[in-house]
Amino acid sequence: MAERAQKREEISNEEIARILDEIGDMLDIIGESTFRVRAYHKAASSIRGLTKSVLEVYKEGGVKALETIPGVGSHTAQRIEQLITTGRLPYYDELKQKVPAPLTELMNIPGLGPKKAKKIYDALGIMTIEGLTKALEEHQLEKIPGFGHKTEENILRGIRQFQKMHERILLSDAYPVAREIVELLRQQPFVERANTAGSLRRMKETIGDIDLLSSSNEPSRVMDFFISIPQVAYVLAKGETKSSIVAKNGLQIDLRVVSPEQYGAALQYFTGSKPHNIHLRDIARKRGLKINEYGVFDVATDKRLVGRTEEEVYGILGMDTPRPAIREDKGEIEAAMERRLPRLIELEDIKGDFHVHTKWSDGINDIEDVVQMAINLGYKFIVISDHAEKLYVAGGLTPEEMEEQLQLIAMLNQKYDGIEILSGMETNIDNEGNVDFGPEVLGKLDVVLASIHGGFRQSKDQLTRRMIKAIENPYINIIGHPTGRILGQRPPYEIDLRAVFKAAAGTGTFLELNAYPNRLDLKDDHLREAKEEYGCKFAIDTDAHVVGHMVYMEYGVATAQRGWLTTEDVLNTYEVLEIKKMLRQKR
DNA sequence: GCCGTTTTCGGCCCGACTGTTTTCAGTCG
Repeated sequence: MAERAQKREEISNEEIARILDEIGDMLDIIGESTFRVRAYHKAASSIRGLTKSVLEVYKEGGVKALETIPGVGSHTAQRIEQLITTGRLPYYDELKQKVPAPLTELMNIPGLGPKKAKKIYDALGIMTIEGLTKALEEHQLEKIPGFGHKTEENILRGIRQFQKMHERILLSDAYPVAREIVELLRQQPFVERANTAGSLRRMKETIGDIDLLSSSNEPSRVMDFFISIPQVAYVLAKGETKSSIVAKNGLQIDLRVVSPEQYGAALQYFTGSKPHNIHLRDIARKRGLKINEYGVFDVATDKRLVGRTEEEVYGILGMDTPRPAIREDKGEIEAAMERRLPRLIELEDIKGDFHVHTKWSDGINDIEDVVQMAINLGYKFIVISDHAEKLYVAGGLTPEEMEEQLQLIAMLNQKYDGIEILSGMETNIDNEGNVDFGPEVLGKLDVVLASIHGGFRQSKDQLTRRMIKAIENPYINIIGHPTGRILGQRPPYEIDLRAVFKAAAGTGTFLELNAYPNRLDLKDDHLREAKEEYGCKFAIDTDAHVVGHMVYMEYGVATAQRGWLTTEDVLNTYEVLEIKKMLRQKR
């Protein structure tokens, strides 16, 4: 009889972080010290932000190495060791005896924290959202001391919001709404300044809610105005200086108003991220300073020192001001202290787009429409890169059609000055790692992309081998959307990204940063790892199928900033001659 | 539970809003 394999799945950083978070929540529910609770959540968040795998850290240096992870001390290090070596954590199991596991889920409902969750459980034995909904309908909660009918209403609304907002929305869905409201605010005579803040200003790929900030000497007028704008579905809270609404599209929007001399401190504070701010305040505290949304204060005298601009706030701590996109407490604070922040790539640095489809395959527009749009965007070059033959569903080009397209491109290059139209193609990496055409066809093109469009369920080994074979093909310049993820729809395919990074760097193959808002692939953390650990280079592409989508380059650049990329790392920022030279080097 | 340019003990980011209170706890960001 065959022994059942005892092979254990290797534990991921996310799993470790989730368990630590859950321990924190359970400790919170049973009323443990908030500092102990916070310590677990802090360790979890630190592990989530790690680019290296915790397992690897442990293999290299044991418990001692685990303790070098910020926020992880000797206790947590030992617990992580137990998890890694035995796959179990007795401490976690003991806690689950005391706190029913689903109770921590209730804490995900806005307005419900550990204390109320515990009271509800103790009084009514409820630990699921379904049970809670039922109890609310029967007005059971009002019987609990400290609970009124207002609380019932709020929890019910919290449940609805939780169910609706469970999935975060795409940056590209939130950004235009936020910009619109900021513009509206700026037009009001009683508003001095207004800006986006929070994860939106940091340009995260998905957004939970929209944070806005304004400065004014008449805060109550701003509040009155805000809750009456046409976008409001209902008002969650309205105060003197802070209000929250739910917009008609279901997004929660928070607006805070401060006085003009507080604006910089407030903008810094509300931009976050939370770990970034906590780290910053810790530094301030050690210097006898206190930071809040109103300014930086001397603790000894309680005198307000600065606050009008963000630069003042960072400056008084002896730091340069990090771009919002990298304020995640992943080393930017140390870099800002040592004045070695990188000069991140900007939208203005982009000279063209490598991945655009036309009606020759599955796009909507003519090549000339694309060229016009590229000119409008101020580009120096544009690559026409339709699908190739084997991707039948997308109407891929045959070699004959490609010849025809090459002639048209040559003609258009005669017609247009100031922009160069490069010939390209997005080939398909088949199940064996081969692409549509051989050197006799691909050799005629300026740029060749290769992407995986199917066979996602192959094993990790197979997928990795496929992609590496394409990378080793001397005619392939760019690997399109390397992980294949589609936000909210499809997880990334299982692939050994580190092997891919290594192969790409070794062969001079560029990795795509697909700027399409539901892809953003490679994502921020991957970009940074590929760059810093492997020396990879990248191409930012919109993958537009309509010319209107070519403006999504903005989201690609924002993601590149989040990955700490500079112009040197990104092919789009070079002069056309230089680009052609770099592309030919591989052949 | 973590951590050290005031500390190996005694601190730990900080303030707004809500609701059920009569001076404050809970929650959020």
